[in-house]
Amino acid sequence: MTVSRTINGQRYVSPELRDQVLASIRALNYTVNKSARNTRNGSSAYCIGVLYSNPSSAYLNEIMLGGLQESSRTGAQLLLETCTGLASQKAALKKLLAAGVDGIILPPPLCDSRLTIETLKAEGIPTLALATARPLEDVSSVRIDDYQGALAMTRYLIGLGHREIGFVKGDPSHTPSDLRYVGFLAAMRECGLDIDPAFVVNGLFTYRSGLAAGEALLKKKKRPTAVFASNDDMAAAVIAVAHGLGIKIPEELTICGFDDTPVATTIWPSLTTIHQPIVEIGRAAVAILSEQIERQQKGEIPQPVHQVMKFTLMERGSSAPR
Amino acid sequence: MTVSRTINGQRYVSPELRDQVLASIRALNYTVNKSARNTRNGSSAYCIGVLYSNPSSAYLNEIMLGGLQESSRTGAQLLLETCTGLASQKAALKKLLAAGVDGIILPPPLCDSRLTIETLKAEGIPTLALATARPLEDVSSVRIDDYQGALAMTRYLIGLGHREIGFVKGDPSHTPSDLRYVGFLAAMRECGLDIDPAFVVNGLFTYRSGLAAGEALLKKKKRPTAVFASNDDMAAAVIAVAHGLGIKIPEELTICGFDDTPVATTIWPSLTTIHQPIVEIGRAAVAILSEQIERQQKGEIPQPVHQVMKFTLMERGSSAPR
DNA sequence: CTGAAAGCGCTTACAG
DNA sequence: CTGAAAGCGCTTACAG
Repeated sequence: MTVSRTINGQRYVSPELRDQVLASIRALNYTVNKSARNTRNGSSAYCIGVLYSNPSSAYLNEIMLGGLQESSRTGAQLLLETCTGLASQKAALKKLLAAGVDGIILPPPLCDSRLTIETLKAEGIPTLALATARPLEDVSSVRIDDYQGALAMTRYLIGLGHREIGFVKGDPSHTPSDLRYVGFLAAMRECGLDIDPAFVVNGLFTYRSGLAAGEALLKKKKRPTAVFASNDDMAAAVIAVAHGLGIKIPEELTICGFDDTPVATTIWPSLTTIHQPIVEIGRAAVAILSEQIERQQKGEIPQPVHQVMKFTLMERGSSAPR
Repeated sequence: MTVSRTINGQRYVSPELRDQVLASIRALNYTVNKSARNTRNGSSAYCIGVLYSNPSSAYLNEIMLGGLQESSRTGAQLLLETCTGLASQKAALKKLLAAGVDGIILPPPLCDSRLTIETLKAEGIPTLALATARPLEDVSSVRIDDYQGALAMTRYLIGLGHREIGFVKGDPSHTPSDLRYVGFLAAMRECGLDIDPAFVVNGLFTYRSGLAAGEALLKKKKRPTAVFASNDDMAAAVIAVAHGLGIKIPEELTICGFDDTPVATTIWPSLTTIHQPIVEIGRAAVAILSEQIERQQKGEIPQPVHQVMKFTLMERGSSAPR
């Protein structure tokens, strides 16, 4: 009793007793048993699974950072499971369910996996899709507005005086790719600018695909004065190609990306890009799921939550007036 | 009772009763209260803090990945705290202690912070230093042998026929920098090769410092046929400089790094480098600390553990015979 | 200011 | 095969 009061810093413990307790705590190497404390406080420890299929992505790492910040606040356990193909996806899901996760976060591209989502729905497990461009009505999501992001970036480039703007598309199987392209088109159209079909090239979100795209855009006689790549890895590759061709950045060519992953500030010049608050997105994901799990444990039926986070245009060294 | 047996899959529950229980579980959305279970099972939930000062590093992210894998196995909570200067370092430490962490992991460069380690020792909190090149006798550590790594890489380059080998040093305030340099020197000496002082340049482990180093090495009339940079970020920068100068890699110049961070496989050509099993290092760190915490909670005095992990030389596209 | 008693949700002998 | 009882380490009224 008195020990409890001492530890929790409550009033009504005489200084003498308090010191005695503190001394004993030291002597015995005593630490509070947090499980027991939680039991009494009625907060059941729960576990949130993260099922991902893109292990090398800096994106996931930042998500985990934010998720951890939040989960250590609420006391949730985070459980990571990785998968590659469809078969391993099923296996990974089964493993998470067997481990008794109470909720699941799906980072891209699994956020758009019909199969996974249906399985989870059947199990009655609260699910949250991350960075999907096509949020489902009944599955919670946290994302930014990719369309608005691309719109803002393109307007910025036009504002700098650029007219011939190249665009590198993203992986067509990822839902945001499309939105980013459409945002680009919309901004060009609203300013009455033509789009040279040769200035729009395909990419797959990888550095490698960015190299090919960069060469397709820059090795021609007529080349754009600015290139907007759908993500940072591809933008970094375009910069590398430009370096190789002796094109000065940003003096002779403006290049910008999307996402603001670590590579954006690693390379030189640093990349003008759309900053996604990825750490905050991870934090929000865990926070939303935590609440839903608590709801569900009380017997309520949690309502899906859709949160759209704010992006920021980061103006850095890779862009300049035409 | 019967519910408990059903959930834990023990024998001696009649099929009828079992189905009834399962049905009720579904109907009521029942989930086991893990805190209560832990209480009964005697396993106190504990919490491991990670105090870091290098937020953008891919290194930390991989450490966390491994740490999470292990902690979700043992049920430990991971708590992240970041700091920048000395003042915020003290504040962050205080915050972790106030949160009641039972053990602390110190990634580089904090792994060599005398102040932090002394504070933790005074508090009697098990501590583990990550990737320090100067492990203290009485503080647990997990690391690779940087000296052997640099030795292996340099021998590999010499084996390829290179004789004029450039070296980019790392941040002198990080303890592994020195060891990597010494390993390089040792391999050169054992093969009877001279080291041109102009071929050894300073760096700070940053991409930016790698650019300067690359220019210092490659813009001269007489340049090395291979460059060994003390980490991947700097090696990537040297590759960028080479691209800019129109030097073909690996045909005209071999470049290699150290660490095998994500950038090594992002860039093109991909980087020959020393692979640190960072995820496994994170896992080992949490495992070791977990055991020490359990020991301590039983009243025993945990002995420090020092684990040296194996590195691997990853041969990729950036290196070739002279 | 202090401490005996009850109860959090679970599991593990124990007795039927 | 089933269930009543005790106890894990904590905290919160409750009575002194």
